Amino acid sequence: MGRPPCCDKVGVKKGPWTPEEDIILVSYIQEHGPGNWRSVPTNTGLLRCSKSCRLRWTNYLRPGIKRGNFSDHEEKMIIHLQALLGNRWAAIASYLPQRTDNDIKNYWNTHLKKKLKKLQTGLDDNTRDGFSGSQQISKGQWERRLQTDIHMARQALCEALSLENPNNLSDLKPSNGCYSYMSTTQTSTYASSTENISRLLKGWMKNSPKSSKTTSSEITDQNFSNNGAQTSPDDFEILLFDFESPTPDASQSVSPDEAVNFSQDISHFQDESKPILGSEAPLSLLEKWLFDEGVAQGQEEDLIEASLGGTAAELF
DNA sequence: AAACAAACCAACCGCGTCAGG
DNA sequence: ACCTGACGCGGTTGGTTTGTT
Repeated sequence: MGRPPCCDKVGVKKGPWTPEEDIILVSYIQEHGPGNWRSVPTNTGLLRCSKSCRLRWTNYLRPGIKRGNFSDHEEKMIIHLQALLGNRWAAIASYLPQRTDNDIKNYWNTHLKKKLKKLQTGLDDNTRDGFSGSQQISKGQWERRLQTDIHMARQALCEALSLENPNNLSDLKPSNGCYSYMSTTQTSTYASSTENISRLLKGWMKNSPKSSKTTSSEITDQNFSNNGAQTSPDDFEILLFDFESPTPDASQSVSPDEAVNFSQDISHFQDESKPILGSEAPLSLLEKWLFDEGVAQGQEEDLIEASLGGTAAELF
């Protein structure tokens, strides 16, 4: 007995979203807030299934999304977090609030994998003549990562259990992809952000000579391109992101949820956390790369602090 | 200029989890 | 305790764009 589809296949539209659909969805969410996706198609008249609506919103329409080029910092952050967390894209995305898990996943699969493969190839060339060296590195890496994970988990549990700062955890991490829209501090921002989207969409509708055929990604492009419309990406970010911080706080620690995950990672260390390309040795090269470049940028130290829970100093 | 290949990314699918009845 | 529905996540697909021959 298979699981029934989330919606009737009959009459459900698939494929790229049109600007009109985006507008409908955005205006609905503006009014009712994200959530209760099941009712969205019914209430909006969209011929989409609830999943599709949610995905469209979380991956594309929601305010606070940064699209396009990943910065060097983001790239390193992803690599490091992937090494720590494995392919848990949602968890990784929670450290990069401006990026969606889908975006990060795509970027990993299309760019970073190759990059790391290259790095590994380089490493293989360097270590071709001796196995014992890499074995030593491997053991050291493993122990260090294990200690790091244990420390992070412990730290997170301590923070979770100490009720000194009850707001901390929810502030640190967008809860389950909900991005704290409903939090007291961000309600107004959410509303105005959605208004911005609506405004941009309306602007596009006005300017576009061929609205019916244009894909929704073109919307963004046209609205965001300097020649096409009123708003540049930066402008858009200014409009939308008055709440956001550029990077996760260096003092950020993990949530209890993450702590549990880390504990699990410890017990399933070899297979669960899926270290880069299945071996420890590339990580050392990778870390070297990350750390070396980090020296040049203070930000990278934040990254290391953030992802290693500030234990790097102890460990080295 | 055309054909083909590679890269990219939005969207879909199916499974796992969890809350409510 | 069990069942069901809703949601979230990760893997995968397929259409589009870009680059190469």
